[in-house]
Amino acid sequence: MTEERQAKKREKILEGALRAFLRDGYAANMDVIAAEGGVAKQTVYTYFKDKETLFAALVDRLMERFVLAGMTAELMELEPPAFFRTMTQIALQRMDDPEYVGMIRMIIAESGRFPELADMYLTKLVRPGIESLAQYIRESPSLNFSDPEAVARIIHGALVNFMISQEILNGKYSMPMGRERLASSLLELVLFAAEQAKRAR
Amino acid sequence: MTEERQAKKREKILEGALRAFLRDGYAANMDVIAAEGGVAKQTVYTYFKDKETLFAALVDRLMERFVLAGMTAELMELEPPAFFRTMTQIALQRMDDPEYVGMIRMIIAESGRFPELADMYLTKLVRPGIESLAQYIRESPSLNFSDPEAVARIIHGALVNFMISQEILNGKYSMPMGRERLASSLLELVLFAAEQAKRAR
DNA sequence: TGAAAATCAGACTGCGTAGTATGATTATAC
DNA sequence: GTATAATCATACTACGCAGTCTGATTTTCA
Repeated sequence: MTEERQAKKREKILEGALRAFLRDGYAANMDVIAAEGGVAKQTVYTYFKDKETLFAALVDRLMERFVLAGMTAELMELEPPAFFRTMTQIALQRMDDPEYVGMIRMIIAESGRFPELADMYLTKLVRPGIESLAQYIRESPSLNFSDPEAVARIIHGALVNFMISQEILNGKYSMPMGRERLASSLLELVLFAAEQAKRAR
Repeated sequence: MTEERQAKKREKILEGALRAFLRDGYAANMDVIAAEGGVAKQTVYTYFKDKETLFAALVDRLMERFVLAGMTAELMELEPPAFFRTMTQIALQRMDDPEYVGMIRMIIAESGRFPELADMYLTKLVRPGIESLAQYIRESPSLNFSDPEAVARIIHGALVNFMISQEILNGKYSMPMGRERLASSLLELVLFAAEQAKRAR
């Protein structure tokens, strides 16, 4: 049997799991997962030991997909205004991806049952993002904040929480706010503060 | 039968529910909930129609507890440095309350199954907090940001997300950062930016 | 004290579902 | 073209759990 064939089956299973878990969380039904993947239930169990393993594999794979979508080299070379504008826009665009949003919800929801996933999320996605951001701040002559990493966390937190309240908690209906408003104010906050920090030296 | 007696029973049930739901999420077992409350299972069902009702009642009550713990009048009268320092500290102190942290996790986790709870959280806790903050910014002569509400959301988001990553996702172990660092940088960011904004006029 | 209401313990029902077993069907490879 | 391995459909097992029922015990209050 071809490895390729195995890979295809595995892929179909994960596709079914993706849809079901995204819709129903960890409570998703294994029969349904198999059906959505167009695959026999038994086959699911030949590729994955049990539900936990499948869930972990799925979230893992989902995270992998978003690892690269971070800080590129060319981004890091922009001047602060363009850099923050671009970075913010990229971060906020993720709000439109139901798979990204669903992944975040699942990680938070199951952080009790699957602490390794929460850990992986922080290690693979959050930390690198914050570190790149902090590094950019640190190395920008025009931005001299006293604690670049803390500033990076503030920026990151503001963006992530905006997504959580707007998309996960449905704030886009009950307390909507355009992304541009958030983005502009964030830009204003950071650049003005940087300007003043420079002056204060 | 005394109303008071009913109230006591109801209270015991909710105490059991609190512990069980906080530990196991909505997956908590009704037998266990009754046992933890020191109450017969049947009694639970005389006070609450079903599990959903009980869960909603519990989260509702939990939110009620944190509604008042917001912006007090005297806080609003402080000058910006003291105001932000105090406000930030109050917000970050909630991280030490497992009931607060657990409530947030449950609301996010069950926002699919219980959208009304997510809505209530935004309406009763988040919006008032952001509005008070925005109002303070708007009415402070020394703070003239172009969009006070957006700035309020940024500050609020940074604080909430710090709690989520540190406490819910266990970042306090894998990527720890002291609250004072976050608080100081937030203060620096806001005050410096405000200073510059004033100058820019 | 005694009748009515509330609570109790615990058994029971019904259902959903994770995981397994089976025997038939299809694809792979030599 | 045949043997081998993979996949399929489906039935079955075992178990956990929400919600109900019952009959005994306790509390309330007149």
